[in-house]
Amino acid sequence: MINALRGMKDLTFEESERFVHIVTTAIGISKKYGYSYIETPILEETKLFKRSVGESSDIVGKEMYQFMDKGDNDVCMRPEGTAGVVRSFIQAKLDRRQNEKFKFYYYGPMFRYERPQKGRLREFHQFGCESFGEASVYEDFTIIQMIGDIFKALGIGYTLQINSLGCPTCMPPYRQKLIGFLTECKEELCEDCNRRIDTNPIRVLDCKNEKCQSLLIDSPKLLQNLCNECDSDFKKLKTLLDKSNIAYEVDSNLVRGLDYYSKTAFEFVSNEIGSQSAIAGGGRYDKLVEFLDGKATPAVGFALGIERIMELVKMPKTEREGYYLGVMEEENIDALFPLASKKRVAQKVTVEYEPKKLKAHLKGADKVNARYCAVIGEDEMKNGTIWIKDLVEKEESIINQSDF
RNA sequence: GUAGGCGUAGUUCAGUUGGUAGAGCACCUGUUUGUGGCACAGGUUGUCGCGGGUUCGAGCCCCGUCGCCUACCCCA
Repeated sequence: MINALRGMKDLTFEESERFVHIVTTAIGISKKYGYSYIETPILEETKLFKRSVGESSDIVGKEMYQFMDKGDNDVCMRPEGTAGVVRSFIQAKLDRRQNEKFKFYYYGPMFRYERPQKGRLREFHQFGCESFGEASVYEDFTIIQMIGDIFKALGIGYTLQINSLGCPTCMPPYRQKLIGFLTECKEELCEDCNRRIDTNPIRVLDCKNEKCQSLLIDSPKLLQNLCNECDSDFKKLKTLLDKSNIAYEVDSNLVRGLDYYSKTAFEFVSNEIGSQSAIAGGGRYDKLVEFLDGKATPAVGFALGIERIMELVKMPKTEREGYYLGVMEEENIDALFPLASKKRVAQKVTVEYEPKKLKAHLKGADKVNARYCAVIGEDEMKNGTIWIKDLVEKEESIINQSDF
């Protein structure tokens, strides 16, 4: 027997229905916010992710499905969605159309070569949005509001955490300050953090080691070192969230795993799904378009993890629907097909090809969750009629086949 | 990559100091020759993950291996 690869899952029955429900709900709401669909390839040049996500990140460092194709190109299965969308945005020269705004939504599979666990797969699915050309913090707010709308429509509870990561004006000086602080208490920090001081010092902030966290209490805080613009944008964001009654927590240690974020960073978290608790994450990435050789274009975006959300979504239980058609004598089967196609114009129809006793047909109708069981037996065939039973109301009738 | 837990019927699981494997659910048949869900009666279902070792004898003990799950790391 051949099984699916490690960390890759098949979805069927009510699971696949929940999956589709989440996607269609998210699509419906993002369309109301002015987003249109973008489809980009799953396979991209490896360079794209190295430059956008960042070589220091674990995603690029050790989690990529990377290989050489038959034409000797260094390619990679996308580990996240933003890089491809930005690449496409630049390739279509939309970056030259300054003053225009572009809003795209996407969904599809992402791949990371990690050890699977609860809420973490090697192939997983994200729904995401990217908004280009809007530098205003109002857009950051609007995107957060939109995610709130999506979760509300899905009936999901969450905690919203926000932070500001600063910009090229205020981040580098802060980074130096932090490195200085960390170097002083280097001896007491954990092994990982010592490595991080060189590779990605900001990541030390969200180290889970308790000793590191206790040392960090006295560390310089980015929120106290923001430049005027970043500081006023962050204050504005908080005011906007307050005014629209969106609850949030400021988490000064919230660091996004991808290098391209600046200013607003946010994460939606659930405490009901195990240790991988982020159900959506995003933020502003004003420098990424430029960094991938486009004309400077401000942008904000987010992605939500569909599999993680699936555990939180409850579907209404499916009601009986449509018709089940069967015959009791072998020679009458052909009579069912014209009736079936007529009904299928508006209804779900299941046709049983084996002749069966009435009892077996009723059971069959139960099994496919049909509302009506319609059977042609000896008498019905003779009279040109069909026997129908409403399985919910338990009422039965015999009508002419021409009236079916 | 590291650590822990688990692999027995389609499924969920039980299996005593080592003595040739069991239950619920599901499925099929019947009670009812044209009336479903409910009830009752009967029935089908196994490479005990795989390979080796110990033993008269292994689902059980030992070694190896593969797979799944959870956690670390990291992230959606």
